[in-house]
Amino acid sequence: MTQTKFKPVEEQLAYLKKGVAEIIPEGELVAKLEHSRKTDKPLRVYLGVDPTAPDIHLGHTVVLRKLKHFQDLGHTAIFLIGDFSAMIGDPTGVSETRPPLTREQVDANAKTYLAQVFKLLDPKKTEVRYNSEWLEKLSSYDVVRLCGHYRLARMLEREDFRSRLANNQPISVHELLYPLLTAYDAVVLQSDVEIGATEQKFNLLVHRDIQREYGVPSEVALTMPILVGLDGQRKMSKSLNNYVGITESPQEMFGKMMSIPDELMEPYYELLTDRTPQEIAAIKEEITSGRLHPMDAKMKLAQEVISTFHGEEAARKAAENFQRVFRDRQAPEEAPIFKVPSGEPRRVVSLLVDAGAVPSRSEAERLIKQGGVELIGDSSPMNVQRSIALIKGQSHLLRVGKKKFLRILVQ
RNA sequence: GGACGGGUGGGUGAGUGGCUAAAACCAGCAGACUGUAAAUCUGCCGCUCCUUGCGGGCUACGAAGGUUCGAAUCCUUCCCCGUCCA
Repeated sequence: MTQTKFKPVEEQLAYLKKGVAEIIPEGELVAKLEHSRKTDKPLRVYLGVDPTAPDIHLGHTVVLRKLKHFQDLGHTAIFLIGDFSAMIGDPTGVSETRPPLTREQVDANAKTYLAQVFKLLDPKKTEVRYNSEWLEKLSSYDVVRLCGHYRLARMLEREDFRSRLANNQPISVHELLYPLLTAYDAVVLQSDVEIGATEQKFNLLVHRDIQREYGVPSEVALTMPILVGLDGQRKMSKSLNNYVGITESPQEMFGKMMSIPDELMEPYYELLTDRTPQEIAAIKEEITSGRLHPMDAKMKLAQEVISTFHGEEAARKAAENFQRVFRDRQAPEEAPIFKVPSGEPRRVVSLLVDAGAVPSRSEAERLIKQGGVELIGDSSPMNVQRSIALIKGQSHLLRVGKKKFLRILVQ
């Protein structure tokens, strides 16, 4: 037996299989792992992400974490930025054509992505590629040839297209090209494994087919479940505003994590923490038997997730702050500060608007009328006409709605 | 190219001349209840002004014009989407 840096295949497999939805086909992954171990060569594993928004959220980290698992085992992690494909737009899961992104937007997003991605992946061991590198160079002839490798009927099999077709909704021709062009990524990268969310399954399968057409060994498609958002219903996404961004402050993250429905704890533990399946089962059991309060389990979850991005110390502080504010009903230690010059008393309404705590005056009035605004430490009734005296050096703490606080600092 | 149908608030979608800032539902927000969970109930849900009132003004039903005392609703032109035929 030759010396190898790779762990036994069964061990790797067990580690890699945690949380996955599907491995297509699993037998091929085993074969690739065996071959890699025998030849002492790492597998090339990639994750392609289109930089369509400037920030990534916990939903994106599910697949990133899986890529990291491969990296942990010594395989080559390739993070592919779909800077070219983002300008086409992935039709997956959308019921309408996406508005195309400009080069500038894509570049700006790509930049912020990387910084965030390296909160999880080891930058030294990650190969970062951009698909404009090769997609931009394809000639029309190359593209036509690529299209010649796939059939329309198969393309229209996918759910997004089928339903749009059935509902008389538009489908642009360029959308059909998306899976084909990203398949070319897989051809160029000569990948052994590609990671994607379950909704990417169709794309991943096309990638396998096209690789074969181009005489490159087919990759294994590994899909991860979609992370359900904070509402407990729909997938986590920024546009649905049910997300936790990984650049958010520990406090914000904590508040959001605590607002998930209990049923989400299990999938969150599974997909967002390094807990083993056994540990997760144990936690679940403790809750059902009543030994562990669901809220405590949730706090523990929140703390673990936050410490991956902000460190343990910050996560602990966020937990303390949460307890202080919401369990003990005390003022938070920190709140966004809004500085105002001293002078004549000003309406609470206008202070809220100027501080950016609410989007409009109407909104501010509405909040106040509904009892959503409170001047901490002052029991006199709050109303729309209420003003605050602005005396130099004083500060006032306002509760604005359920979760927000605002400190007014008079200068 | 021809025939037909359609474009309404964040979303779905009603509304065919005034009672419509526009039904209903979803999403969102606030209050009650709680574990800041979920569920439930109640209220709000274009912007703005003030004397905060079932108050005034402005903006809004693809775009621009027009008819009318009055238009999301009628007319004209244009733009966009879909279906069928070629």
